[in-house]
Amino acid sequence: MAGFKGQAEYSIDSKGRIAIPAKMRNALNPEAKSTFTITRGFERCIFLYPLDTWLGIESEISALNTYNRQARDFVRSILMWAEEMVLDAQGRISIPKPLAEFAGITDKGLVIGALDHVEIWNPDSFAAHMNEQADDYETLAERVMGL
Amino acid sequence: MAGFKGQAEYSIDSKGRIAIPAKMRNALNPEAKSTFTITRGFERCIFLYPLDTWLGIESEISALNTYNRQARDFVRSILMWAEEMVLDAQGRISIPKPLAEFAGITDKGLVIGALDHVEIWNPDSFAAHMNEQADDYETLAERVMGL
DNA sequence: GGATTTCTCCCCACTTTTCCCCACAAGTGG
DNA sequence: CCACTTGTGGGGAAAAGTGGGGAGAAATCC
Repeated sequence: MAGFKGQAEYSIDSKGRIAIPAKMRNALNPEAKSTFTITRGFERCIFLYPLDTWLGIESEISALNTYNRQARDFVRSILMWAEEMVLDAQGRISIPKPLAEFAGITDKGLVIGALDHVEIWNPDSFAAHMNEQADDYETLAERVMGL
Repeated sequence: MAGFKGQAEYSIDSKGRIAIPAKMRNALNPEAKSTFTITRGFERCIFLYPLDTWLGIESEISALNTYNRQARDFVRSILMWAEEMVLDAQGRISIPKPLAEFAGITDKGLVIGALDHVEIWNPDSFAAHMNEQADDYETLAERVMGL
């Protein structure tokens, strides 16, 4: 099963909706029933997990030891932002206000595929984030993929 | 199975399409179903992986630990440019706009076979890249291939 | 508690892009 | 020399992205 790939800069309409690229919609497993769980991501962006993938994450989370304070805080941090959203007939989802604020998203959103999930960024934040990254692509590839 | 070889300078039409040389199309494994995954390469060029080869890369990527920030950034850097493209009836693929911009490709493309993948360069960039390379062919060979 | 306002979501309409298809010219091989 | 493949170009139907109206639910305010 091919994962999510690609990028697209789409506009957010006055109702806070953003289109999900057709290529990514088509990569959705039928079991996901056009549903994404939207939550905060790492770095200042939003994560979208297909429903079927999300269920796996939920069971990982529920396996955590809740007698550990750090685990509790982690669970709170993920779940307080999470929301199940179904694509509308035009293939869009509406971004919950708290998440839009968190990611600093107003009128433009950069949608990128990241294999098991989709990310939505404020285009400017994303450019800034990539600039902060000290190593260039070639170095990163060598380090991460090993040699 | 024979790998990709050879070079060809082809034109990009007004719709951003470029032909893949017949020799390389014939080198495609039937399993690839005439499909390439197109993504950014190292240096300023575009990589084309046959679908079957790409799936192997994708599973390597998915094995990375995404709780590590460098790994996350690497996954973003490679996948945001990636796109699955099927050859049209004329044996062409259309180059996604972001990639064309990245590689500085406008009206001409230099297509090079590189064993497990195909590369597309702006012909001028490629010439410049080869000039930057201080060592000549013989020296390079000695260093890379050992003794 | 009821009326008003706000918000959410479903639906329809318009514009742009994508991609499928056909056509032609140049090159290749028998 | 002719048939066939290969590279190049473009028209047109279908899909994708964008915007907004309006019914119903939820929240708010008197």
